Amino acid sequence: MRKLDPARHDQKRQEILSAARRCFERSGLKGASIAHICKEAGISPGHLYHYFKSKDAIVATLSEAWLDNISRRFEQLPIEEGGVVASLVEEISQLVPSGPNARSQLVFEMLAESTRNAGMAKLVQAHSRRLRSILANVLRQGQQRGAIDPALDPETTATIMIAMIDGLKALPLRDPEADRRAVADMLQQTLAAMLKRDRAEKTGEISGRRR
Amino acid sequence: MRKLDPARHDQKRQEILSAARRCFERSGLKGASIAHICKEAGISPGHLYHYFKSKDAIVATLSEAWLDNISRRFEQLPIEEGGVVASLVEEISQLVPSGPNARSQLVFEMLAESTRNAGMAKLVQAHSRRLRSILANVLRQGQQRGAIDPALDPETTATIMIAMIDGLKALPLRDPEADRRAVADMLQQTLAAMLKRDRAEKTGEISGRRR
Amino acid sequence: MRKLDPARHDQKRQEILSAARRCFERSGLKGASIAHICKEAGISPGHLYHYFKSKDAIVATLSEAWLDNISRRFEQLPIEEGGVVASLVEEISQLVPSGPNARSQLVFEMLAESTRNAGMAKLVQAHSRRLRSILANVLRQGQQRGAIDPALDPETTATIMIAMIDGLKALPLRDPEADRRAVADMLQQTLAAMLKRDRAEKTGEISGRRR
Amino acid sequence: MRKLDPARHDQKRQEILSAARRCFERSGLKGASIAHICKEAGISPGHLYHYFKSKDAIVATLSEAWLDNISRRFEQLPIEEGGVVASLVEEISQLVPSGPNARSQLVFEMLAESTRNAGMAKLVQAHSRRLRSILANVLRQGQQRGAIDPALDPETTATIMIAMIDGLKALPLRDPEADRRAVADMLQQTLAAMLKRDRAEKTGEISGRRR
DNA sequence: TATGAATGAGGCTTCATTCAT
DNA sequence: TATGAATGAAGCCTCATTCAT
Repeated sequence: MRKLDPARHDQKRQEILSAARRCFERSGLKGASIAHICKEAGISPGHLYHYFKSKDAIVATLSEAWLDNISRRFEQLPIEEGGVVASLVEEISQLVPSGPNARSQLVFEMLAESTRNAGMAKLVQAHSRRLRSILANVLRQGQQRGAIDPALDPETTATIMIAMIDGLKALPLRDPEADRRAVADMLQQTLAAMLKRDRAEKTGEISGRRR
Repeated sequence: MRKLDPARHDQKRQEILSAARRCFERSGLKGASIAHICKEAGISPGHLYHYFKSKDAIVATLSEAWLDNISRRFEQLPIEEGGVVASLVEEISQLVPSGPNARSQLVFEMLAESTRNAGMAKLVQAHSRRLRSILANVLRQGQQRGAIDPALDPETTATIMIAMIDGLKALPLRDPEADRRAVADMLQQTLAAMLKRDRAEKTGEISGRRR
Repeated sequence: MRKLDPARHDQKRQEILSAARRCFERSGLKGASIAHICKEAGISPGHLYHYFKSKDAIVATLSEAWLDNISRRFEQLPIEEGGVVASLVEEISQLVPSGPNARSQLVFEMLAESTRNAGMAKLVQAHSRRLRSILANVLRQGQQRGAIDPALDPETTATIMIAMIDGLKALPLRDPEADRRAVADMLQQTLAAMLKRDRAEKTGEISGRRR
Repeated sequence: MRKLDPARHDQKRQEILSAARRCFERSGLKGASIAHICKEAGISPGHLYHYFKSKDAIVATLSEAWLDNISRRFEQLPIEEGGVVASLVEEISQLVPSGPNARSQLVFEMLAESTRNAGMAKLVQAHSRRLRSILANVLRQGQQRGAIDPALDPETTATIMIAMIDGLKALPLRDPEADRRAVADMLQQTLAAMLKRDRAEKTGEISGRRR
């Protein structure tokens, strides 16, 4: 009965979430147990349920925070004059994970979980919409500035960029020894080529255009 | 009376694998229990262990078969005159999954599992090497025929293509309503642009070149 | 509200151990299941694991306590003037078990288990060393007082005494109808003769002497 | 439908028993499974049940054979003139086991099992009676020849000797590093002193005498 | 005689969650 | 707010045994 300080409550929540994240990264969404999380957080199992009503709630909260964080990074993309392509490309390139990145695997688990868990599906799809919207906006602004091929459909292009981002997360799992520098460089080129103004003139593409 | 048909044994194994696959697709690698699989296969829990020594063995066998199947599809790519790019591009485009494709999610679970399970890691990495090698070979042949930019490093290019393949699997989970046709078309263009012979002349790329 | 009595925890542990002991005595180390123990202790299977991390841990704890108890009994042997032989002999005689002594059988199971279980082997051997050391000390003091043949090697003699103790535990299993009184009496004589001061003069023994 | 040769049948039985013995020595009476035994014997589980109606039957048969073998060894004790004591003592001394004698542990398991298993109890007790009878007979003959103290009760003496035999089997489990030579020597002396003709004159024993 | 497919109960252990304090 | 006692279902796996061939 010390303090009912709501700020304190929130801080504890964050601590638990942080412990949970470490556990999930270590053992997976199903592999990490409430007991593990409690030990990591230094609290008792009973106490944890004062902050979260179920394990699923923890997973959901954490997933939301995680996805939100990704979105925010793209939201803060500088869209300066002439640099739209460059900064976008740069941002994606930096995603080429370094090391047996424990964080990326969680996204794969979220994606898989979204197949069976309606709540997770909602979360994942909302995030995807938001992310696509952010990227599409950046693309649109680039098109207005003439830096990006105006024939591209921003939504479709954004969708493909997201696919690339996802796929790159598998890289360190598929090939821990990969030359990430080479991949990053080539990725930059590919993206640049894809977005490039004059690309349209060179290929007789049929679709992917603004509808 | 002697040999009770070793083929019979193998067939039962396949039946169990098939049942397991359905369960895994439905509930995930961890979510599907031995009991579920046995019920689906119509056998008793004890009996399953005449065919597989552990759940992990089932997962491994299934994963291997699954990954092997993917590799084989790419191995059989027709590399006819002038169609290297086209057939490769076509093949990848067809991967854009249709419907809440339960199969793709398993790949994500395998990737995540490979973080914690040495056996799975070995499997995933071997598959990745093989797939990259197959794709790189196709690319090399295309380069010899002059259909593909000779400045591209086949291995790096293959790595990026695999990332795209992976990323596309997330598409129906991220956006079940996506216009797959549009995505497939744009993807084709992007790939074509990436591989195109004269691409190099147009962009001042720095790396990703043949080492 | 803080500490919910660590003594309470310990008491419960003891209760569980006690229930486990009864089960082991009834059904043997392997024959008694966790379910049996839980039922006997009046707790749920899951709860048992708050107190012991495995069945083996229960067995080990119980074995240790059991062996420890035996050692302590010998440690407390009164070594008064002139009574060394008598009290030692008396103590051993009392070991001739009475009734289908369920406790003794457990020692046999521990001994057998020590063949396959490294932890049990360690326990058994440590106990044996301790017990031998205790007995050897008593013997040495007896030798200093002139009550025990100084030519005897205390360690070897102790080893043989332990063998006798072990062997006597089999008596009620081998012959539930045995005249224990007669056996105890004769045992006393045999031990007395073995330890007796002037024994050496009567037999042309070759070894077993102080090294 | 080849041969119903009963000799062949018996040989197979022996092979299975032999395999079972190895398994039991390795893993214990409960630890060794029918599957293990079948693998060791190179036969199928179903086939085993043509030779033995249950695992218990195998255990019983094996135990009987084992105990029988011990009895036979003592039955064949040479009772030559003047050597009764010597040969008896020698025989027992040789029992001091050498090495982590896997065989002895089984006797302990049989003894423990006899507490819960009526069949085993019968077996063990019958064996004990027989062994005691054999030893008592040897002792009686020694008494007739004047080599053994006539005041000793042969049955009680035999009982104590059996206890010693049992106890010695624990020696290598209790102390794998023990100096077996010293133990054997001292044991010889102790037994000799116990049986010796003139022993009675030296100690004022009260019991253990012929009733 | 011989196989190995098949069973289902039961082994130990872990789990998410609730409750009394 | 905080603990940890307590639950019981469910997890994976092994077992002795039986049956069809």
